[in-house]
Amino acid sequence: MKLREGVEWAVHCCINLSWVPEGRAVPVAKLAEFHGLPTAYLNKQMNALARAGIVSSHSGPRGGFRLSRAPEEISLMDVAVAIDGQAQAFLCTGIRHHGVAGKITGLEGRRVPCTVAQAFSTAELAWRHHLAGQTIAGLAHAIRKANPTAPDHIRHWFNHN
Amino acid sequence: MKLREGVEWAVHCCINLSWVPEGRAVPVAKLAEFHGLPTAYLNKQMNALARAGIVSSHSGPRGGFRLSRAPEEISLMDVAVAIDGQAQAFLCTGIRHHGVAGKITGLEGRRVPCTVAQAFSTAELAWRHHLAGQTIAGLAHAIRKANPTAPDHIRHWFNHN
DNA sequence: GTCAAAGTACTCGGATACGCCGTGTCCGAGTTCTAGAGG
DNA sequence: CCTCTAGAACTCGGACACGGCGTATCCGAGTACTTTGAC
Repeated sequence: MKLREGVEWAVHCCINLSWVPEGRAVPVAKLAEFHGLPTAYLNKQMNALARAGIVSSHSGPRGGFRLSRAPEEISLMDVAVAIDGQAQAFLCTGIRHHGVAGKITGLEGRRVPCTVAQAFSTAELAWRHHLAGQTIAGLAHAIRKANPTAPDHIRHWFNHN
Repeated sequence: MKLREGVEWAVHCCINLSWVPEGRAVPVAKLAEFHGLPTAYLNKQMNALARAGIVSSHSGPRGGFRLSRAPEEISLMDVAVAIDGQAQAFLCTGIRHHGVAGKITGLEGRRVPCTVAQAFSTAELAWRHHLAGQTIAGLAHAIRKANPTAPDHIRHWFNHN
């Protein structure tokens, strides 16, 4: 099981965006420079966030990305789905119906849910639930608590560069 | 986030193996035919299960695979790790230390754990916990409950083919 | 009839190819700011 | 001095390559059974 690398980038960028002054847009070049990431590729990830309605984008000078919702309203689940897609990790291909199994077991026409798929679905639901409970605001708060000066430094850098 | 397809195959095969008589080995060709899967590739997956100590393999006539532990002692987590690897889904690359972020935030030398990584790790731990609580025996029991005749049919087919 | 040995059939296991998707890059479309000319 | 217009700079967004890993396949190594011949 593996998440795309862009998820990490997107979360950190959302946290940074939550610290710049309200209404100010940050170009992707700044975000990329801040974390030492490839600009064009990060742009691709930010586009995905924009399509998901998490950030809003604006072209031209003084343009860039900004959060389109309050940080309290953006969960890690939202970001993960925006970047990584909403397809479930365990995809039931229905192999219990293929081959001779379909003929033997006698559930050809019946609507019996796949027990294996259910088990994995339950586990994945727990995962999604945990991520849905964590917000950008929550993470930002935890970071400020662990390193009180960091947010001001970050805000200052984004303002003067 | 995506699990390898082989995980589904492996789980179903383990359940089937739990239904054949004790001490009887099933060749991979039979398992593949039963579910309509490519034989050689399924063999690869079964090898992974063997390396993980979940099944034992035996060459030659009357050879094949059998469970090397009681079905109660095999969790879905064991199977998932055997096939999909034990690497965690969210891999923290430490981008908060790259670029200018490392110089700005001032946690260059400090040992502050990454808040983002912690959040994802917690969610993933919940996922692993759920899978670790589900065993092959448990799934087999649930399947028998939903379709009482299936196990006997499956056992019969594996015995006479 | 019994035993042994060679041959045969069967099964796993690793080495080998193919294809898709994640990763990375580039250039064009659209927008805003600026500067200069005319009134 | 004010206004309008043309140009330039900036930024996003989609179109275009590259590489790695998952998917798929094949053939050789090893094992057990069977058969055949001799004693």
